[in-house]
Amino acid sequence: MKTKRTSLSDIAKALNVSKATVSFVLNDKGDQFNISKEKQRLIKEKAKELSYVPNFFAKSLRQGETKTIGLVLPDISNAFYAEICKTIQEKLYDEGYNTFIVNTNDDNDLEKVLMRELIQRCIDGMIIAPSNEMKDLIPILLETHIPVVFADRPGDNLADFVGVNNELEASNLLSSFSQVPKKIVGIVPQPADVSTIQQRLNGIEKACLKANIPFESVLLPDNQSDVNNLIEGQIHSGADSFIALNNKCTLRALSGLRTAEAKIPEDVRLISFDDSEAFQYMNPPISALRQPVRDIGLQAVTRIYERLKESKEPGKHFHLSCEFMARGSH
Amino acid sequence: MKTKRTSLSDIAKALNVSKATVSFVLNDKGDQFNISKEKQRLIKEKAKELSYVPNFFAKSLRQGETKTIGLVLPDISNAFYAEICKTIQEKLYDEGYNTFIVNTNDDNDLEKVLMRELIQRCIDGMIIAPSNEMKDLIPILLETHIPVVFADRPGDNLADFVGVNNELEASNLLSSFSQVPKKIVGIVPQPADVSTIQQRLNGIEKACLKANIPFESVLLPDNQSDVNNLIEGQIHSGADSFIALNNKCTLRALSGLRTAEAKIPEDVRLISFDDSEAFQYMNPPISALRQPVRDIGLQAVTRIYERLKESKEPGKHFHLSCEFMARGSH
DNA sequence: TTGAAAGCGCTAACAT
DNA sequence: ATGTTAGCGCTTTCAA
Repeated sequence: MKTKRTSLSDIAKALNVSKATVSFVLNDKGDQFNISKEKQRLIKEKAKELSYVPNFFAKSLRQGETKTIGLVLPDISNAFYAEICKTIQEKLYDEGYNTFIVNTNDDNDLEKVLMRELIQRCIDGMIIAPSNEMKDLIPILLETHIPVVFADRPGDNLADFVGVNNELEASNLLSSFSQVPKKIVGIVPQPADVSTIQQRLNGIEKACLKANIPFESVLLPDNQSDVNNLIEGQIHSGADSFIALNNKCTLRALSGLRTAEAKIPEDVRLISFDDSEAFQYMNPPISALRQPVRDIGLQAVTRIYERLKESKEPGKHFHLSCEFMARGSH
Repeated sequence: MKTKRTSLSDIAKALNVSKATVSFVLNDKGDQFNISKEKQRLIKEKAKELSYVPNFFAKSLRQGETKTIGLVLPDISNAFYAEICKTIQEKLYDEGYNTFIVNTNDDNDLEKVLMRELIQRCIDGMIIAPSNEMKDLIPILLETHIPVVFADRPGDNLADFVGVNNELEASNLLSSFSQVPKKIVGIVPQPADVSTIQQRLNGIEKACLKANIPFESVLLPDNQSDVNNLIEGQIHSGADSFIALNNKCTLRALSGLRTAEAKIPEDVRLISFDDSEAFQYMNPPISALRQPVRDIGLQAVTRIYERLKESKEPGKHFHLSCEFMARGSH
């Protein structure tokens, strides 16, 4: 911002025409307003010469819309969210919208701050995969009249949601094991108080209760040798079936299983909730429940677009289904 | 944007004070301007009551700065860039800046469009990992007077750069193999005409020439069975040392090596340029050259901050060094 | 201690 | 066929 950038009126002055004329021409409304071809040419030329770049903020301020959607994600370095992020950004771009991405690290306070900042930036709508404390967010969202779509993690019941039925999908996993489990261990990532994780746990627990299978859930330790000990202990206590509750646990669980020298899938079995590109290359390749990542992103955009353009009422829940990738570990 | 949001003047009117007073108070300059405590309280209360959210665009327009840095990345779903992205966003946030992230998919045209859009949004500065055709970008950047820092992939020599000396690091890889290579194969990802990849190739090629080791580079096919065939062919033609030129090739190369039933590291060896969390869990664990991802992001932010605050001249190149993660495949 | 007013860059209704 | 002007929401100088 050293040398002030050229503005509409700079061009107008240089050419002795009005700002309006320049604005019309540069927005391709020259013909519509019957500006002479010659003048149009001149204006466009001058704009290039002065390397004019329109000020989007001024335009938005005037027009009251920003053509920008805010995207609130817990962790962009997690492959799952990175993929969602990419899909959403691409799709929105095709629809003529920009995406403003923020990363909350599953930190509730930060999330609130960042959401406020998005609203300050006058976003037209918001797609969000919220951290746990939804109640805190609701007032923020109600204050503004911005359409919001929740993705991956549901928000309020009255709000839109696109994602997976975590409880159902998790409970279905029991029947995916190649042998009837003697004891199931759920390996829980940190932070564990995230709604999706809790729902998955619920699903497994209920299904185990029904099938009369012992179930235990364990928090994944930070230290890998603790993981190894923990898994070895579980095996000794009769566990033969492991479910990693998201893609952050899976490889570390596998590593623990290997250290315990358990034969997979003969002695023990492992299923991952969440797929990852690396899983097919592991030894054995890891069987995983694949979430429809792209579809979640696409559907979220479709929905926000409906809300934006057709002013539809919120409250619709879209549940997409997962696909079990049967490989070598189940 | 249905019900218009409350503005400064709404509060001013409701309280029969001027916009200026409200502005002062809400920006915590109440004391500075000797606004009475009582009035301050009243104003803050009313602001909350009307759920006032300041309009950032209006503010920026007035003040001429946006406290926003544009971040241009080739592929946010690539773990390497995702990590850089996260680091940069966090660090910038700590410095009081927001980050506007765009994803180019290594598409030159899209990259130009997106950069223009960032400039329209009056970003204060830009950090960019550019696609190949830098010459096209230079004019865009010169037109605006925005500080730009290149990260990961160098831009112009006159511009700032933070990243790795790809040629040097790649050439050093030769001596990392546990046995003197008989023939080295470089496995090249697509798109291959990216500067970093070319520099890595150059480094290996020169080092091979010097050490009198045969070298061949092959483009990674889309189809995995083609990869397998290709690798099998290379092994038959005497290749015993493979270098995957970025994290996108490594697992697929390993898979090919396994299919060929080559013993690693006894018969053939594999080194990956770029590390990945999954590599330590592979069988054998993959030896990789780890780029200082976080440091690249951190340094890029430090530099843009210097440019912004201390108006330093561009043209500085920061080369950070890599770390060889010796695991089981070299 | 507070208010009035100008102006950031742009668009669009209204004049001419 | 083109110019004038008001105003989007905010900050900040100057005046009272």
